[in-house]
Amino acid sequence: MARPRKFETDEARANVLQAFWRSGYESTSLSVLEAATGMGRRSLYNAFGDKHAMFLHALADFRRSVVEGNMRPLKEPGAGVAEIRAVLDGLAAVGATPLGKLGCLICNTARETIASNTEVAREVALYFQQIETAMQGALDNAQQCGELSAESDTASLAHFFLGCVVSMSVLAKAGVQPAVLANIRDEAMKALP
Amino acid sequence: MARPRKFETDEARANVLQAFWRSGYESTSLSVLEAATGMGRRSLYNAFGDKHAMFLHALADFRRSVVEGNMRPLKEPGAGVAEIRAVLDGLAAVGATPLGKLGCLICNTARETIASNTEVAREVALYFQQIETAMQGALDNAQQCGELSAESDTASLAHFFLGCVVSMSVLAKAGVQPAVLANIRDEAMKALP
DNA sequence: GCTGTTTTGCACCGATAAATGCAAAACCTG
DNA sequence: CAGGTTTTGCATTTATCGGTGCAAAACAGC
Repeated sequence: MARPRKFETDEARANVLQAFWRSGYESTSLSVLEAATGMGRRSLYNAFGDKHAMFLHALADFRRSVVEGNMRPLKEPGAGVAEIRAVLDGLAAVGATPLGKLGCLICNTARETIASNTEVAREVALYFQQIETAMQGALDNAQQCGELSAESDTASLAHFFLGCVVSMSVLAKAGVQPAVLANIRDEAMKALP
Repeated sequence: MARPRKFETDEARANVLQAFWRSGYESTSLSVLEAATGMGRRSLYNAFGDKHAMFLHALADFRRSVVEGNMRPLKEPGAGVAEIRAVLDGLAAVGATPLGKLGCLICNTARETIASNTEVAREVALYFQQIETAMQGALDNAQQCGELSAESDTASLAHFFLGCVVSMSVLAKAGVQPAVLANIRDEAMKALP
């Protein structure tokens, strides 16, 4: 009935994500996106709308990937102190990999001019909120199981561990030695008595 | 002997810093710098060289301002746990101000393409190193005074508090509620037994 | 007031950005 | 193989970027 597409939408989205992850919104030109996807400019606009829409897709995909991937232990039934440690462990490990050295797309975006865009800001806020919520779930759980004293302020601790997640990704992107991330993980866990 | 300048160099540097702080390297065009300084483009190039040189000046000015300003308590003789707390206190407070919501120029720069430039990378690394060193100085001091147990790893703790500084600036830029920064400060201090 | 020197203002350059117009290409249905 | 429909490739448009050439402007010394 019509000319067939040369690309897979999911694969294209993944490639768009990688390109934005590598260089951010402003520094990723349409030419770069063409090269990253193997698609022509016209097909990209056809499939996504415009550059802004492509970026929003990338942000959402990245958020889902982190929340459902890296943060997964926190959502397991009975998650507690060990799972928080496991998450920080994973982040310290990934921070030493080539992909981890790109940092966190959302944290990087929060430092870009585009962050003042309403939809982008909503995506950034949603990311932080989902991580915070996941952390607090595990902390509440730990408190109920007696792993954590009843006096602990789990909301405050959730903010703190969100901060740890953020700092590890930012410092990984800045190129610090992997041991620094491990140190942050170890000292952060001392906040849980 | 010659036509007199219309601007003060120090004032111009401060305005250039503010402009880059607000939008980063790539998003700050020469037109923006003209508006921020009130100088003509030609005078900017005359005074600084090129955009890259302007940015390096801004980075160095910002670093000095933070290290000699916000981190000053750490360098006082006899600095210890109270001074670390005072620094985090100051950062939590400044994070609620309009200027603080711009985040940290160096942390913002670390995600830009320009961060791969040798001189920029050196400035970024120097910033983190100076904060880390100041933190470790206070921690070593605290250990000698008995505020901190002899088993504590002050180098590891210095990395941890560097992470706290970073996360507070990034989250401030992301627009979180001021209480989040206060929570990070409070929980982080629990790592010091 | 003239000369010499530096600063300034403005126009301009080549490069590159995001986005679009349009027609050829490539398929399925009949 | 012809008709209809979507995708693709290419050229183009408009805007902005960093940087520069050049001459007028604005002073100090004589």
